[in-house]
This record gives sequence, structure tokens and C-alpha cells, in this order.
Amino acid sequence: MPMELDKFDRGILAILQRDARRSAELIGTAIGLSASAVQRRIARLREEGVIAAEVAIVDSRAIGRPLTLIVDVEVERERSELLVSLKQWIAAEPAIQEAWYVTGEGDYVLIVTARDVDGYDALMRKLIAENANVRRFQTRVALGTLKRGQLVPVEPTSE
Amino acid sequence: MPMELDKFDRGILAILQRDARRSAELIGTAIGLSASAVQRRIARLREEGVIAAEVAIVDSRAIGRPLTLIVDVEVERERSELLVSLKQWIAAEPAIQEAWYVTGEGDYVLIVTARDVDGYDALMRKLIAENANVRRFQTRVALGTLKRGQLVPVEPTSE
DNA sequence: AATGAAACTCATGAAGT
DNA sequence: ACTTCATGAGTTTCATT
Repeated sequence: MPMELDKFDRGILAILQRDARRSAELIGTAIGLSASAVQRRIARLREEGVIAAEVAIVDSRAIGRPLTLIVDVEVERERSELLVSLKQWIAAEPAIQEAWYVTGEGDYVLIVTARDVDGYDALMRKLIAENANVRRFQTRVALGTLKRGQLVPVEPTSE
Repeated sequence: MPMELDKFDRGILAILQRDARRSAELIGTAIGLSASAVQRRIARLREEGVIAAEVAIVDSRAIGRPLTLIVDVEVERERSELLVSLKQWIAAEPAIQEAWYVTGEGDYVLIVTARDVDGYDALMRKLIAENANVRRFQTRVALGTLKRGQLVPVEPTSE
């Protein structure tokens, strides 16, 4: 049940996904609507959960975490009670920025941010020590970041 | 040269990373500072690039893009001029939300959002057709999303 | 459902400690 | 460098079309 989004809603979302501080008046002039109309639509988009959050993006290098790692974690799928606690462990670990359960050999894919290799090693040792169902993991280091974010295409014409 | 961040800055960042709309006054009472002081620090953090952006997070399911895919792309490293245009291709493609160049066999890791399998197939066919240096790719479908975002740990005590 | 105006909240800037 | 106070911009609500 995806909600109805007309071209005005899409225009608003396209702008706010790049700059959440843009005023309703500026958005209005950009898409051809009054500030109040934009305001009300934004309120509705928040209400309906289309806009899930408005957040500040912090530069991880500026804050002393220049390392990004992509980790494939292989898990024993048998004991499901351990799986629940692994999920909780991942959710509670701030160094893990993103995590998906994916098709394949009981795999999870993690995006991890770290200060340095030692910091990453310590994290993964803890992961292994505290989660008995983690069979093994494979690490790839991000040598370059081409793109980051959760920008969702809102144009009906895009794939 | 990561800039100096005291506990107030870290407190501000911790809050704004979760809710960029929180008022300076509320942040001030939370961390024990006046609204103006918070305001001035936020301005400085933006200035210095610690806060890189403030963006709206759009729920991709609510907008009709329920599929997330993790794609490993293997590239011929020889012809560097093709590499540049591949990077531009990735940058220009809105369905690719995230992309890293990683250690390994000339690999890129992509996070892709799609309406359905057909939409994803079409995207990858275009990728292959328009980038001669893409040797092959491997797709994993996200069966579940445990965590998303770019939340950077700001506490000095976290790994 | 959009507009325009009023009331209000919040951010911004200045002066003082 | 933080606090308080004054000003201005932006958001929210309401009455109207």
C-alpha cells in the first residue's frame, strides 16, 4: 500500500532528500506551490512515514573514523535463538552502520566504520567472542567511496 | 587533521544525527548549554564540514522501491579511462545509492534500490551495455534490513 | 485542497559578564 | 566562550475561496 504521490510530493522529496533545511517558501517557488501548501504536504509526508526521519550527516573522516569496511558474515542458521541475539548485538553496536540479511550461505553484509585497523580487529574479535553462531567472516576494505547515502529516486521515470 | 571536538560538540552531533529538527534550545537543555551556544557550535560544525549535510530519509518501501540489492562488480583494471566513465555512470545513476571501491579483484560494491527484479535486471543490463570494462557481477538480495544509515559513533569510548 | 494572514516558535545577531 | 535579550526568519494554524 504505497501511498499516492503526485508530482508536487515528488518534487518536495527530491529537494528534502538533499537538503532538509530548505524553507517551505523556497521549495514552493521551485515546484510552483505556495509555502503553506508545501508545509502541509511535508507534514503529511512525515505523518505517513514517507519521510522517515530528518538527520544530520556527519563526515566520518572529520571525526576520526576514516575507515569503512564491507564485511560478509557467515552464520549457522540452525540455532535461531542465537540469531535473535546476533541481530540485537548488531543493532546495539554503533560501529556497524548498516546491516542486511542476504541471499546465500546464511550471510549478513555489514558496513562498518572504524578509526583504524586495530579498532576494526577489536570489534570483530568481540563479534566472534560474543556470538557463537558466527562461523566466519570476510572483510573488504573500502579504498574509495564513490557514493554514500539513502537517496531514493522519486521520479516515476527512473529505474 | 580532524578538528577538536569537546563533549558538547559530541553531544550535539549525537542528537542531530538522529533528529536534525531538534531545536537548539532542547539540545541545550539536554547537554547543559544555552540555546545560542548550541546554535553557534552547530554553525561551526557545518562550516568545518563535520556536519556534511542535513537530509530527509525517505522510506523506499513507502515509495514503491521495496528491493535492496548488494552487488559485487568485477572490473578490468587495465583501461583507466573506462574506469573514470564507470565512476561517472555510477554517480549519475539514482538507483545506485551507495558505491565503494574495495580491496580484492578490482571490485566495486554497490547498494542498489529497485522497484522489482525486472527493474534491477534492466539496470544491470544497462550497466553492462554501457561499460565495456565490467567483467561480471554477483548479486545478493537483501532479505531483511537490520540497520540503515550513516550514523557515526561520536563517543570517544566507542570502537 | 490551495491560498493568505495571523500567532507563534525558533534561529540569528548584539551586548554584556 | 557562554548567557541574556532583541530582532527577524520560518513554521504552524486558521479563516477563506
